[in-house]
Amino acid sequence: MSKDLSVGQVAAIAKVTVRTLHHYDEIGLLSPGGRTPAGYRRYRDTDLDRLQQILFYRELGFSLEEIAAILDDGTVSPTEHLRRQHELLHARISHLQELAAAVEHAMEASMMGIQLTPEEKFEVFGRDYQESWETEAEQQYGESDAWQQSRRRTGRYTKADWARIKAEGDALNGRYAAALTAGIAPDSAEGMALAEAHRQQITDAYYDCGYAIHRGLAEMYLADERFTATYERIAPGLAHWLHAAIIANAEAHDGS
Amino acid sequence: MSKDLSVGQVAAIAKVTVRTLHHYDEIGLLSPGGRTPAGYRRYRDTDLDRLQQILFYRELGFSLEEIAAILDDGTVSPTEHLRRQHELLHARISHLQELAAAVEHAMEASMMGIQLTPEEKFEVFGRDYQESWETEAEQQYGESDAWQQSRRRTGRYTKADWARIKAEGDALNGRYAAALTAGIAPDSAEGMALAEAHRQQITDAYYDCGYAIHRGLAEMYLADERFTATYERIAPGLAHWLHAAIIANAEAHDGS
DNA sequence: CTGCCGCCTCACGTCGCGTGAGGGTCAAGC
DNA sequence: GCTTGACCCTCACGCGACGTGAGGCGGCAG
Repeated sequence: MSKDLSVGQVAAIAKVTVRTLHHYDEIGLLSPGGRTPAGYRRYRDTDLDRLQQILFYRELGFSLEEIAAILDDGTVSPTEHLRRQHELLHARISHLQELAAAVEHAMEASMMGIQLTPEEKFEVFGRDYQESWETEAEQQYGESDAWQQSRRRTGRYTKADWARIKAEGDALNGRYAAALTAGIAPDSAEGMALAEAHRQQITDAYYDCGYAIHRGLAEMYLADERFTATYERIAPGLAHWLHAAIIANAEAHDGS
Repeated sequence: MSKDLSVGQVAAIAKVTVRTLHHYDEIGLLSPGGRTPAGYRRYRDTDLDRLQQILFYRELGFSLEEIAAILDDGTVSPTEHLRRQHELLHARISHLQELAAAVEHAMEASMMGIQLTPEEKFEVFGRDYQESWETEAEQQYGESDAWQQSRRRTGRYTKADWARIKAEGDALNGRYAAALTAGIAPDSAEGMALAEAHRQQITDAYYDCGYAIHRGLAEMYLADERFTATYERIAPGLAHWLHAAIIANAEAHDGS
């Protein structure tokens, strides 16, 4: 019922260029199922399926040679392909989420003017997510908490510019310290208002900081000694006080 | 306190090759802060910061030329960079999650032997996530439910091999139909056991199908008419029955 | 039969490096 | 003081995955 398609039609559907299809034909990665008498390429349904697979693996960073090897490996069934794709995607997503956490952490560090070691800055770039499918189950169980850990363990980044930002941060820090020494409880209305101001400053200056992320930051203030030290230097006990205020404020807002 | 670093040291830390650093120097993307009298490159801390930025954008698929433009654009502050990176990451993650949903959908389709149109197969590859930061707020609000929609709207894929898989699926379908005509309630113990068997088959044959994903599939059975039709053809009312059974089973297990 | 668009095959250009070739540098050990 | 070996330098060519014409045939609409 559905007839063959020309290069141009296939290119339009798959959103690749005609040249790309020519290239795939040249290197034998995707040869059309047939040709017209005049030599025009005619792509069949099965060719489209293969093209989709090719694009999928390509998007995940595989070379065309590798893709050919993957797709032409007779020992893996289509089912197995889908399973692999699912795994690869999750590995890639995890990796990007680590990067996102690293960026969030970097914003915090930049805001507070904390210096990070060179090694730390590149920690997150190391992982070769590409080969993760060969170690299948190994990281299946280690991964979800690795991602949670990365929120507080992987610190990085520093830069100029915080002239103004830092001033605002310092002003807020002063208000926290004042509240602390005045004996105001972190879970009081005033304490939570200050936590909310903290969250608001991050949102204004950097990124949309929801209560979940804010909790993560609070945990980090206690887990990462550089952050703890920064707050303790302002006023002894401030790291714990701010942590408690943020948690209380978050619970008051999203209730968990 | 921290001295300059040689190419080799920087390469080791950032996990790139020396050649890459040479290249970045050649094209003026990253020139070391200084040189020794003998001409050895010496990288300073600020160079490392820039390198990290470069690697970040590179990993997100930007060309070196684009990266240079981004980093040398004096109008964007470091703060703005972090914000952009955060956005880009989330856009990229959303895109991959759409792909993941598409793969899950494909597994379902393959399992049930449903044919998909060529256009559908490539639907998910279209979006140019690269440019998403230029339309910043536009999709800020449309995106989260677009991703939810994609679970049930974007269907794709088909392939051979389901000889065995399909037989197992057919067997299960027979049991559902039998239960339905026998008047067994979907939220009864037997109904939920069948839903659990359904989930188990997906897990065995394809991917780890948790209760959240299982719910998604159940919704899809009602939302995507091709799936609805497939079940209704087996027995009238089966699509709704199975949907109810899956939801009941999921609630019994994760309680929400 | 005349456009005109789409298809074909060369074939050279580009980007982001990889991979030597040929040679200088520098701290360590004999 | 001299050699050794690890590290650095600058060419310079090669490669993967296409981009980008050039020059020409096919097909069908007016």
